Amino acid sequence: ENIFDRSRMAPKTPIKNEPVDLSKQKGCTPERNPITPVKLIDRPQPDPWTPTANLKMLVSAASPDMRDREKKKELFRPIENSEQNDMSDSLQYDMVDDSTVDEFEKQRPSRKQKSLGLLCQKFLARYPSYPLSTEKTTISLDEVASILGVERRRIYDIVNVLESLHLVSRVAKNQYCWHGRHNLSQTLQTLQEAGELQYGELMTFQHKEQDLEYKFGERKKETISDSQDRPLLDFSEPDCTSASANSRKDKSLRIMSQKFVMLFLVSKTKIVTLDIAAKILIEETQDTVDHSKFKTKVRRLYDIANVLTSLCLIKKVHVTEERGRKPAFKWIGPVEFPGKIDEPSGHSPISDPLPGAQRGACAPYQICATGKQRFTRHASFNGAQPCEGTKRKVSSEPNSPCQERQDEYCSKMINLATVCRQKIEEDTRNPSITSPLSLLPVPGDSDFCVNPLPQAVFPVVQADVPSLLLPNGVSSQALQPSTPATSKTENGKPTLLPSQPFLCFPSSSLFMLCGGLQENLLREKLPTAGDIGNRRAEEKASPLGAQGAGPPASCQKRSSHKYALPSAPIDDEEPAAKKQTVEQSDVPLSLIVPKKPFESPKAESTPGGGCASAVHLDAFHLDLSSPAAPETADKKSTKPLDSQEQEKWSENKDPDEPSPGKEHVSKENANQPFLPQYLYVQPTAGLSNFNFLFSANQAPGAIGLAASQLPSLSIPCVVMPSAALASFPLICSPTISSPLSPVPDGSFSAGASMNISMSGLASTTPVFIGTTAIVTPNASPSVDPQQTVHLSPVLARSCSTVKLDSPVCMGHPVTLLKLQQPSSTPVTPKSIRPARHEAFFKTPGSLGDPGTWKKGEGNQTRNASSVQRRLEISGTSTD
DNA sequence: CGATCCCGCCACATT
DNA sequence: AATGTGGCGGGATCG
Repeated sequence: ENIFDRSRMAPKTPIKNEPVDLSKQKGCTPERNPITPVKLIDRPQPDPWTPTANLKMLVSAASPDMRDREKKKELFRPIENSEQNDMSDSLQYDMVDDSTVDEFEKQRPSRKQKSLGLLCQKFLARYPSYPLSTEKTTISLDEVASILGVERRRIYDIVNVLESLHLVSRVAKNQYCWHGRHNLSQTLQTLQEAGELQYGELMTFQHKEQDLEYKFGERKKETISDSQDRPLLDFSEPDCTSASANSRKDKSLRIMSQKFVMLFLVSKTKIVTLDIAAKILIEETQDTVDHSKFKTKVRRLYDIANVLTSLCLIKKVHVTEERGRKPAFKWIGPVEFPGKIDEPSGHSPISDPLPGAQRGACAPYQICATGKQRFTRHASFNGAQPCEGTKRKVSSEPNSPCQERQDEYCSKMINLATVCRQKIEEDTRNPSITSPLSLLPVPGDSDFCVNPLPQAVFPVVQADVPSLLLPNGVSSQALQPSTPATSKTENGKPTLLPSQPFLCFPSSSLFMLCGGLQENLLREKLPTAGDIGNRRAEEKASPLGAQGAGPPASCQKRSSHKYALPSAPIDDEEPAAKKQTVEQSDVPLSLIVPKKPFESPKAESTPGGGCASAVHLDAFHLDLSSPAAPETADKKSTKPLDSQEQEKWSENKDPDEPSPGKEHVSKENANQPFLPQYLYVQPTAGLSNFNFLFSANQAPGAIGLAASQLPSLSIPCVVMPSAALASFPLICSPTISSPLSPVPDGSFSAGASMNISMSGLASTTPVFIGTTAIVTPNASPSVDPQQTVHLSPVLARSCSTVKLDSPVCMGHPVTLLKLQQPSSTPVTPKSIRPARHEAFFKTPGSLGDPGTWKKGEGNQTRNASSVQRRLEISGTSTD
């Protein structure tokens, strides 16, 4: 065994990024116990070992003693590699020459490589986030431990945390059952509720002032005492199975994990510092925390945090307080839960999928796309990054979760596809019910899997999935077009004719978005001109405004009140927030501001808080159907719940039930007329060079499940250089053109349009605009970043999730993405998750330097991200 | 030097 | 008794 492992480990790949120094590091570590020799961590490396490596292996295998000896020797050496150690030294001298050494050195597993977080990612990568219900995956701890090359003990750490979130459950000794994230939102909801009971009060105080701690401490006592009961809700609720048995105090890790999560869920800022958490978590018992106990608790929290980070539920941040900077973690997972969320649309998707977390979460970027998988993928990949916003570049780092997840991603996609397919079928049967999500990638698509972009993001898709799964009202809502995007462009209305697929805006500055239209094509109703006009306006608005849009607005409120948005809501209470300086990322995405602010009152109104999510959805779906959203109104407006209601909703709703939401949705869909799918935007000042086409129809969200049916991609927007356009009379056919089949979603054959755009742009710069707008940086240097802003539904969501404070929506929100691969790639807007965005944004480069952005060299990835960043920045910074 | 957190000893539980 | 679990904290690394 050892050998085997070793081989893997050792040789190859250097770890790349890590700047480890060989010289110092390793030397120190003595080989400790002979016992566990194996620890290798595997890295993904294809590469085999070098010849020498083989030798070494053999040697080591042959005589452990030698190994040890050698290790010792090595210690002396300036350079060392753990791996080498493993290997025999004999080689070292001879074989290993410098070059070799280097390699080895590289290999040397740095501590990071052995981190629990990384291990957890590997672990998670082995299982689909959303396994098909049919398949039951059992996990053998021994097996996993050996596969991952770690001691079983470590696996327990991971599994215990996963179990606390019900991602897995223990079925027998050494056997766990993988459930995936299907129930995650529910679990989180439960935890949130429990948390509110236990810690709600505390949180209220949170942030207030330094006092916090005290308060916490105090409160803690009080509160805790009650609730403290160890058996948190959680276990009991869902599956108690294992729980029942818990006689032992153990499981503390699980309990701690749940409590820790609860703290995030009840925290307004969604940021919890380690020390506070440790204090709160130290059992109710005395607060007198002795230092050692505290220290131990913190240690455990790190373990938990690592796992949660891998799940993309939290990310590390630092809170700066008077005293200084304190380590803290920010919740980036779903905030609202389907059941609860009133908001139909937005939340559910978001929450469920989680942040996609994996993907989803991670893939905040996503923006775009409507339709096609490929496209989607790319988009997502490009932008997205995994959870952590760490700066790492995905591509470069092997470690990055994203990458690792790709596989996972693929599998997920497949699963999703399967699910979708089923869903679709169902939908097909009942056209009336078409779900927004209807378009999903087909399982068959290999595409997803195939080209993993370096940055993998999780796509929207996943998010979708959940939705699909839970076609509840919520999800449906999301889908709905409700957007009444009201805001109009300044210019006026676009001139659109009903029949026309595109709209032209004379002047510029518009941008827009696309909504997805989706399905619903069923009806042949076409919108009346008037409607259309309205619609258009709405559409426009929607992107940005999406948030602004009426329904959304309402939503926002709710959400907002519920969540504290960073910016807005918070202010009341918390100065603290300020204190905590989270990275911008938190703030995330501000959408940008357009130069011209549209004035959608609504938009403004919506701070962008939680509502955003809702908005997005709306945006996606353009509501072709109803102008302002009458229908939407239906749902949304009908429920103009204000804050209070939302709670109800949440409580009441079960994710499972389809009920109301669906109906509404269906209705809406039905109602919706077809609208032209694209909007043509003339170049504005900023973007003088490009023309944008947006497809009205496509709903970003909608991905094409249909895929099977329709291969076409739905692209929400296409941007072309003016020049390009010149040659072409105009563009593309709208998807509409093919309202085909049942699948009507907006997907159209993008191909044509896409191609065109491509031509114009030249392969190098083809840009697609997804829901998210993409901007090509280079294209117009002159343009302000702000101008370029784009909103993507995703963003919006993210915003909601994240909290946008920004006025965001207002501006032109278009984001442009470049596609590397021009070919038609569909974009799926929906996939995006709110939560992720943040991470997403950050990750990519959030840090990004302006320079980079500007450059826009072309990396699609880069660009996209850069753009977003801009947005982010602008938004953030703005204030 | 403080923040992280790997490592694995060892106690307790289960088989 | 052997093996499974997992609390726990020393001390190595990281930043």
